[in-house]
Amino acid sequence: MYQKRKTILEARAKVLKAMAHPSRLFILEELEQGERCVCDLTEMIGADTSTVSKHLSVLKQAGIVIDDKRGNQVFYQLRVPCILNFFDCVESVLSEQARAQVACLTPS
Amino acid sequence: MYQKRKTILEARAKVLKAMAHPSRLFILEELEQGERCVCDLTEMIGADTSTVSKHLSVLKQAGIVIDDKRGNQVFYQLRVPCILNFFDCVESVLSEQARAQVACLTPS
DNA sequence: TGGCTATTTGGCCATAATGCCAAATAGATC
DNA sequence: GATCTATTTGGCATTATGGCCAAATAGCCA
Repeated sequence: MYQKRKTILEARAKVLKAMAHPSRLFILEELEQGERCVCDLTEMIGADTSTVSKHLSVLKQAGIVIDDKRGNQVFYQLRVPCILNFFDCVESVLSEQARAQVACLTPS
Repeated sequence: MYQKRKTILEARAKVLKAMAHPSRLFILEELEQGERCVCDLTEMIGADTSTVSKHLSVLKQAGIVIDDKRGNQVFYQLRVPCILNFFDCVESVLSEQARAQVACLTPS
């Protein structure tokens, strides 16, 4: 059963894994506003340029962003704009957690 | 800038990371149909029971599933049903990839 | 209690991810 | 060509992940 679906699930997992890092999520949110160059993102994130470049490469490999070299800068943009809708559900996971925590602390 | 959002993004990343594995995605899809015991999932996935148990524990820690012990079995179910809608977008990432690949192979 | 089943936990190993520094590459400008 | 800036790549140390086996735990039933 699992074997039949495995290939598809592996592909999905790869996309999720690529997104599953705070800096990369930040990049995605930022790109939602429009394209950004590596230098801008690097400054905002406050990590080494090479680190940010590698994060971008992870997103690119996963097919989530595309890059465009202009002059000596590289601009990245979202390839799939919906990517951020995604988070309505993640948020609901988080608020569930919060609710449960409150319920746990409140004497009934 | 990033620092302000970092806590939230870390929380989101944690949820995504928990989902980012083919066996765990399979579990989520399966649980979408209804609750399942560890033994069922283990058989479907075809890995060691301990491995599946650990995957379930990852999902539980992330707040995505909850467990319910009945007799000597443990049943898991989705805590946040929307979790699967999630994939409309992941699919669009994947089909983008496919499209690009075709475009790349097709002489224009 | 003893034995059986279901599940979790600990240990271990192999592999992958993260982040920095340093070096390489590429474009612009003089 | 020399140099400056922007970016990527390689190397390395540290830490996390995934998987199995074996042992521990928990519930059932005789």
